[in-house]
Amino acid sequence: MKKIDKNSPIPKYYQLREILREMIENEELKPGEIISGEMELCKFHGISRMTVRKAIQDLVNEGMLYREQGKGTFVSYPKQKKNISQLLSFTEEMKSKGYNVTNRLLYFNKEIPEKKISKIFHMKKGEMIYVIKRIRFAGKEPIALEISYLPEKNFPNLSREESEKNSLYYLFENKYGIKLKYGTQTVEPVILTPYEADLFNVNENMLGLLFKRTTYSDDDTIVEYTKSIYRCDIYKYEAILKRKL
Amino acid sequence: MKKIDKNSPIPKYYQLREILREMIENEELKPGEIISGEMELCKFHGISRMTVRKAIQDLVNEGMLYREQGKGTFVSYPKQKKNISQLLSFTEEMKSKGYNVTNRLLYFNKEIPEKKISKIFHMKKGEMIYVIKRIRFAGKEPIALEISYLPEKNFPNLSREESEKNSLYYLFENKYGIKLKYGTQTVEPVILTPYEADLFNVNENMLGLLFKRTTYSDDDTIVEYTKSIYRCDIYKYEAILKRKL
DNA sequence: AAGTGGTCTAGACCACGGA
DNA sequence: CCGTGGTCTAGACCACTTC
Repeated sequence: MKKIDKNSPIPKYYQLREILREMIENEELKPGEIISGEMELCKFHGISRMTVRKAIQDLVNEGMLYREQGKGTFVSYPKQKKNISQLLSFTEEMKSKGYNVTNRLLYFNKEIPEKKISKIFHMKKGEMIYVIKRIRFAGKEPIALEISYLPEKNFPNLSREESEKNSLYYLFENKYGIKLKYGTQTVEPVILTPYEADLFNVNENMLGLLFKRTTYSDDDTIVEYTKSIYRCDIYKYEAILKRKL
Repeated sequence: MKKIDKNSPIPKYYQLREILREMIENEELKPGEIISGEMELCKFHGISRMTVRKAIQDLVNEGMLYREQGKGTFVSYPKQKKNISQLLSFTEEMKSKGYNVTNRLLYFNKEIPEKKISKIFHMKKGEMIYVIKRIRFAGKEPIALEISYLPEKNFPNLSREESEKNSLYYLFENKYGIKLKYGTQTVEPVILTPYEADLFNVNENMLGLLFKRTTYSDDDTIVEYTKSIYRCDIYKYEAILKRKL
């Protein structure tokens, strides 16, 4: 096991958490396997028990580990390890499932928002919005058609190229320094329009799922509103739900 | 504010957490409002800071509170307070939205499972399964049609009456002492059959959402498998997604 | 009896935000 | 500057599981 760096400005519990996370993801620690006891980790890294517990507790909350009193701490089985309804971008979600993500940009424009959109963002008159329409591929298969709305004031000089190449979440968090906090999402069934069916190369009258997502940043402002239509013959929407405390 | 009982066998952090939770639910603490600082709570209850932090941290993880460094700890707005993808029964979910829940039992039988079902539960030959079909109402509106499968061995002597009156989750946790841990759920769009449309009093060819849920107990055995068809003209499926750590 | 995780104490120093 | 939360230490006792 890697050792934590005591001189690093990165918190010790954070370092230990990421070391453990990496070991689980690399299967150095296998599902169902017991991990070192708390005292052992204390001695090995030369840190106190509360710090070790904080690292472990974080991973338990995420669903990567589970604890049994008197027995020990164990690695969760894959089913439970997956996103307990984490806010993930399309790119992140598909990568976590092992797909390579590409996009085809259909539309990119800075425009005056429709009423419905300006209401969602609480926009003032004269403020503009970016509208980005993309087909999203996992491997070679088109999976979803997405329309994203981004207020101009949050994204000065957003370029066509950036929005095509990168995950928007990547841009938010890296180029624009926006910390994402949470999102709300609704799901509705729809019948694919001939246009959509054609984009997906499926028969007309196929069904799809329409997701509407609003994403909020750390300071509770709305960063993005996205409507996505997913085909449901090859994409399955799955959620993992945890029982209350 | 209530004081914690130092002589109680209930952990102090647990008592404090439930006191705070109650104050938030009763709106003694309102959304956006700041709560007492950590030191203040320490002195008031005569407990140490780590204990106070544990109580607060639990509520932050649930989404009831949020913290801002240097400022304080605040009550979340309702949107964020709601189920961060918690595993809730139909009854619990609808009650949390303020509806009164009733059921109409359409079918109740102990039978030999279909192959598909016996595979899901890893059942041996000869084991039987309860099949329960119910229409579920929120107020006076029929919202969903549910078929639940429960292995007989986990639920000896389950009666028709029980399954009609109670939430199944209530039976699991109270009558049968089964601790629910988590569930996995998939969502698919469907076209309502004439039979379903009739039950819901809607036009034919309306769309609906099909949820398939598998619920697991503390010891990772499968407690229940349920297929639910929700009408989507009045029911909206909404999820709240938290960004990773 | 030894080892595990669960709870708890009483301190400490730090980074951040607001007056 | 002071109060906030964020991190961290070095102990302690307990309940539970395994041997």
